[in-house]
Amino acid sequence: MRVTERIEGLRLPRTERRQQILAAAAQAFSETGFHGTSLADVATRVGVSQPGLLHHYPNKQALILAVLGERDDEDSRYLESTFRESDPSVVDWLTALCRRNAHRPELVQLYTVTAAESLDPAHPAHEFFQTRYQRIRTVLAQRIELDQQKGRLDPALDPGGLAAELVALMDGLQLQWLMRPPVDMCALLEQSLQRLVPAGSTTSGNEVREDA
Amino acid sequence: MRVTERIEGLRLPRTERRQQILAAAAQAFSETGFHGTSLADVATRVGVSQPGLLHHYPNKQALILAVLGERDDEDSRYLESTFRESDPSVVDWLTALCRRNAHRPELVQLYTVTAAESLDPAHPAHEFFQTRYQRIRTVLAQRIELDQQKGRLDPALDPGGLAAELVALMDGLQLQWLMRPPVDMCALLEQSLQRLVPAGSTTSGNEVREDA
DNA sequence: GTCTATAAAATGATAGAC
DNA sequence: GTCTATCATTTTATAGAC
Repeated sequence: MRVTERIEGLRLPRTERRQQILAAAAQAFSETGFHGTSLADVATRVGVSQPGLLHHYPNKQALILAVLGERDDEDSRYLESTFRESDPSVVDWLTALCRRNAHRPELVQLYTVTAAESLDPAHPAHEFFQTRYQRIRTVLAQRIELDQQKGRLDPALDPGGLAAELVALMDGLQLQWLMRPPVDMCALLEQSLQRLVPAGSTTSGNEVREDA
Repeated sequence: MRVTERIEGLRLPRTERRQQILAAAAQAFSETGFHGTSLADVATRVGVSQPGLLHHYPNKQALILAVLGERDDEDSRYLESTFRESDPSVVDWLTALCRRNAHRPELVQLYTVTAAESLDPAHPAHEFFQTRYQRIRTVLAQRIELDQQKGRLDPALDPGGLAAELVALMDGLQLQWLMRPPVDMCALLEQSLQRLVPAGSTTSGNEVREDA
């Protein structure tokens, strides 16, 4: 019986090994953050030596930036695809996003922990998160404005302010959802979102499908 | 001209030195978190040797727990005093809390960074934050219920859920407030809170005074 | 592409003098 | 209460063999 074992020194194709490394690093960084994670820690998870790891990513900073960048790309692709197939309201869209996140605790924790750490200007992901939050707020504010024009959201609300507020709410709920006992992140978000919908308006009929 | 200089080896009373250490440690931990902060780092800020630091707190874990505990006590005293002197509505109370926090970016960052880090079960403050969040939600839920009985808050809202939601909102706004460019944390919170107040109800007339 | 060996620095903590 | 000296580890990173 042949078994695929983790053999020391096994030579793997470049891209495959790099994928392994990104996965292991995402795990490690999500648990202990940038400072709390050692390269040896990541290397062990992959089943490779520490210099073997550094062959693929020249240093720790490059590694975490690669992890964050890759997850970001993945998310961007997802968001783009949901936009293309239908025209979800902000409520439906954020609801879908939350449900998706509810299946990815490791990813959520990676962002929660790293975003907080990155407040330090010397943190390798400092600029990454500053840019990321600006971008997210801008995109969300635009979607809010569109919804207001379509009567799906109260037009009295300030789009920019509401965007920041909704991002804040999701971030904060994620933190409490990751704790023991966990709060019901998605239920709470949806309740909050419902309060923003004008009395007459019902859901858009364009709910975003879940494709976990 | 006599100048109070930082003299090496200067002997200070126990409590005074310990206060210095807690202040320096709070600064350091807020900037770089638990893992990213070294004892030598803290010791230098205090102007003491690293073993000198360890004389007052036996290890790094004891140090961060002391920092968090002290700040918590300070906050508890503040909250208690605002309760005693008046009977603020939840809206007024959270508004006051936010304005107070707006004057304490370092304290806010300490909690933002450490709470996220503490998601790791091996983190020294893991239990601390689990307990803290449960406690905060419970207290807030009780205040919400009281406000509902007094007609200050929509009675249709679920107190427990709203408590978690408001804590999440404040946490998330704090994170974005600590970033560049900062969001206007208090303005956004107050807008959000206003949407919870029944149409007829005005402010309680018991606004919490600011005593920065 | 992966390893062993190793360097160079940082870190948490202890022992003992003053 | 504070320091110097010191230790044992850990950590990031490099050099060079296979």
